[in-house]
Amino acid sequence: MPPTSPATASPVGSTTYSAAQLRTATAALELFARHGVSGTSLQMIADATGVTKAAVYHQFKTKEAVVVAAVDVELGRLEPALDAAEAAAGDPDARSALLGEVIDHAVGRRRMVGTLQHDPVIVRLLSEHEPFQQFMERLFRALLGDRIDATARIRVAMVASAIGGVVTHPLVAGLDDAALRGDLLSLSLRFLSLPD
Amino acid sequence: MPPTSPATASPVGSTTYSAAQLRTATAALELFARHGVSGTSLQMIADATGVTKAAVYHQFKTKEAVVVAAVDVELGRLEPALDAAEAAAGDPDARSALLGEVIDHAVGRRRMVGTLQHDPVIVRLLSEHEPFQQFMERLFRALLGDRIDATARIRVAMVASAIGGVVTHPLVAGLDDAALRGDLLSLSLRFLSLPD
DNA sequence: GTCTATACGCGGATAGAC
DNA sequence: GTCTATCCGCGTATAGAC
Repeated sequence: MPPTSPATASPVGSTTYSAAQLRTATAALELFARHGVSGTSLQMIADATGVTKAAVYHQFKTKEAVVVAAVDVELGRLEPALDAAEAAAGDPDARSALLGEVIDHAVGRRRMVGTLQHDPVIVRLLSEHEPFQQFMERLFRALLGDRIDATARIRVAMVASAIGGVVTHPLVAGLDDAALRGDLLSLSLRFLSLPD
Repeated sequence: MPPTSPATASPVGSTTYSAAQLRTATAALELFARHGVSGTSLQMIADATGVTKAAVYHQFKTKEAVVVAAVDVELGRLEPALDAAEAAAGDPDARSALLGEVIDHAVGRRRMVGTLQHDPVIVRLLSEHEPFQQFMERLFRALLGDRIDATARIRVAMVASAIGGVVTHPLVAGLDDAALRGDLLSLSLRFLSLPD
């Protein structure tokens, strides 16, 4: 409701962001990925966008609000794929398609993924902020499909962790995106369909 | 060479730590796991061990030195298993045994693993501090075995990430250690021996 | 090995002009 | 929306006594 001009974003919550807010959140996420949330100061964020701290504080009330926006925008990238998967819930290929999109996202945004999954501040946010909580629950439900037993949950958790971790792993540092994407999708699908 | 009394530890480097240093490093790692390295102050570490900041600064020159010690002590827990695996390099079961030990460690020390693998400060340390670099190389080489091609490296990286990530994953938050351990080992082994 | 005391800069955050 | 200026607390780190 607030913004004066462009005001885009496909956020997880219903919030909309001004162009300036979007620039800030994007730059912030990049810095969070490199230094962690706690290791990133508002001064660093301000410098990265070429404004002063006070300008950032005009866009967001607190540093925490910046973090929320950054996570919101990044998670929003998965929303279309998740919507599609839920719409095609009956189709047995729906899960594979969703997994493919998640892998594409993880490979393409390598540097961000580790932060989103493991930074202590973001982890806390993900478990406390309701829109994020609900989004993650939707995502995991779609990936689980019909099975909800312990073994299935371990598998999905392993695949999610493997995808998130492998893209920045030193062992595959030299690999190009295409090769990584291919192997990752094939191996993930075969892993998930391993017999009990 | 410095310590006056107990002086234990099985560190990755050749350093030895005094009893006070060990207490500090252990408490520090616990705090790093909860708040991240950057989110943990020397005051928090001092409070956790019941001494003052100045006492901590007597034990370690800088905060970075505390981080090194904490990582050193934690990685040292894997050293015996790695030594054994290297000694039995011919034995085809050596890798499975090592993987089992790694999984045991990851499950038993759940809270620490994510930090060791993903905290930006520790990641930087792991890639810059030579003893750590060499230790990680030994570990990955032992897990890879004879194969060193891209596909094999992706698999090992996926398993390592999966193990590290799953133990703190919300989807398996309710599971007890024993169940997690069993499924994790069986699934990891089957994943690694999937045909090309 | 631990303490009290202190230096100094940077962190988050606000006020008010343009 | 952005700026300059400022507040205050906490961060890392040091000096010197016990």
